[in-house]
Amino acid sequence: MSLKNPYQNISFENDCFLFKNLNDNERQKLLQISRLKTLSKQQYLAMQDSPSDKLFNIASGVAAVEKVSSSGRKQIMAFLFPGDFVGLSHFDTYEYSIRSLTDLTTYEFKRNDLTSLAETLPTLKVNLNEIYSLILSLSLEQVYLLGQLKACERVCFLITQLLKRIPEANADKLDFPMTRTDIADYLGLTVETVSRSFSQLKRDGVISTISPNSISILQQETLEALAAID
Amino acid sequence: MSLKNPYQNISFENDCFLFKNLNDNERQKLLQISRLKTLSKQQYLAMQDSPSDKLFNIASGVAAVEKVSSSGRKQIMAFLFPGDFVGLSHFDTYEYSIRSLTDLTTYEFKRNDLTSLAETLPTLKVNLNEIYSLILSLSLEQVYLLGQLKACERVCFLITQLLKRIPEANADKLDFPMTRTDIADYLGLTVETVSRSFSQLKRDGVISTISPNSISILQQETLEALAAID
DNA sequence: CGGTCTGTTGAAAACGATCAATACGTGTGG
DNA sequence: CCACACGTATTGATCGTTTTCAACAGACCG
Repeated sequence: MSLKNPYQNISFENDCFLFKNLNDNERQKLLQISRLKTLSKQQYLAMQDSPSDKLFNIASGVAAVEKVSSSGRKQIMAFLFPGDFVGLSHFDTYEYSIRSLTDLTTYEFKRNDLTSLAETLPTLKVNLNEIYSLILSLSLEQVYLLGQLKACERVCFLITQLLKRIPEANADKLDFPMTRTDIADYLGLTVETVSRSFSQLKRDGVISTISPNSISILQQETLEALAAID
Repeated sequence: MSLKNPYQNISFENDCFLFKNLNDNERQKLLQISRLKTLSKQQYLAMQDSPSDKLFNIASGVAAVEKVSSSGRKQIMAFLFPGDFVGLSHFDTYEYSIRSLTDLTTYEFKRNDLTSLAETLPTLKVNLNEIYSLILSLSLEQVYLLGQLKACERVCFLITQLLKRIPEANADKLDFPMTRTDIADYLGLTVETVSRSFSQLKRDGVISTISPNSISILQQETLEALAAID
């Protein structure tokens, strides 16, 4: 009963919010109403405006929560990493699409199943509330990021975020699971500005590039100072 | 048991999320653990980093949820209007300050009182969850606003928001309860840019000004097209 | 080998920020 | 009642950043 997560070296259910503090019996029940789903990259788990009957808990890989407006502008609201939970909402259609950026495995729950089970498992209910609180807190960080930080600072913020959230990332080697376009759509910038920010950070000796999608962090303190949001 | 809200013409408890679908008995219980608090303008209901032991439900007036970073930059995360609930969080200190922009009355709850009561009143629990969902949804709108809209569009978005949320506002007369600085801190702009956006909207005949803090909306469709976020 | 996708770089333009000056409204005291 | 000061809003000129448009480079794939 301890599925090894291919994306990290720890047993998944022990390390993610949804399963937190559940005993073996409770975990069993939760797993029973879930379905392990596998997707290749660039596929949609959920589509904006379609019925929001399912919720997902990322097991491995990275996904993006995104919104495309009628004017064609796209904003990525969040990146999702292993352990992240998504789909909580009281609306009957998804407000945002969820797209896999890498190959992805995820636990899928039917909304009704999960809410019913939460009624009988108080700890699960607590977990769901904490997840809500956490998501809100992250989205308010995003508000500050977009309202106050300059282009280069935003890129630094993303790098520190990835460093924390991608299991096998470290200062010596950080692989970006998303394209420059995705980064731009997340940070409210253009691809060119993102690219220029990377170049500037390289020029300043804060990072160095192994390949376009893989960097080393040379001055972590500088990076974190630039990314500071409090 | 129907307090008249000085800021609007409806009985408050009938029209706000926290009290929704509660019967008279349940309302009584909720009111019993609440304290009606009155503040003059520019006072703090809650301070960033202080213990987050209280929650508030705005009865009348307008407030701002704001964050000041160590670098001195200020971001207003949200404006709060009558009926709005604030303070939900699983952190033990407030992540943001709450400041009254006008004279304000608010129901104050001790966190423990409210969570205990919610255990015995399922409807209240549902309401709290819906409030969470709503706040998250608004904060994601804010992410899109800051990530994708131009200065003038942001101002239009704020105007349509105020039109919806301020009870006595209408297209003929909309009074701004906040200063240009507050607007700028909310929209991630400077005072000057906000002011120029207003001037431009005036020049284009979309709005006209009664006084600096009071406008008429002449072309609501144009305004809403500019503010469109979906 | 050529095509496509992704990322980088350059030059020009647009946008918003900054700095500085001016107007306006309100309240106070002469 | 007027003069003045203070806080707030507007406007202008200039500067800096980001966007836009365009060219090019590298990786991957048929």
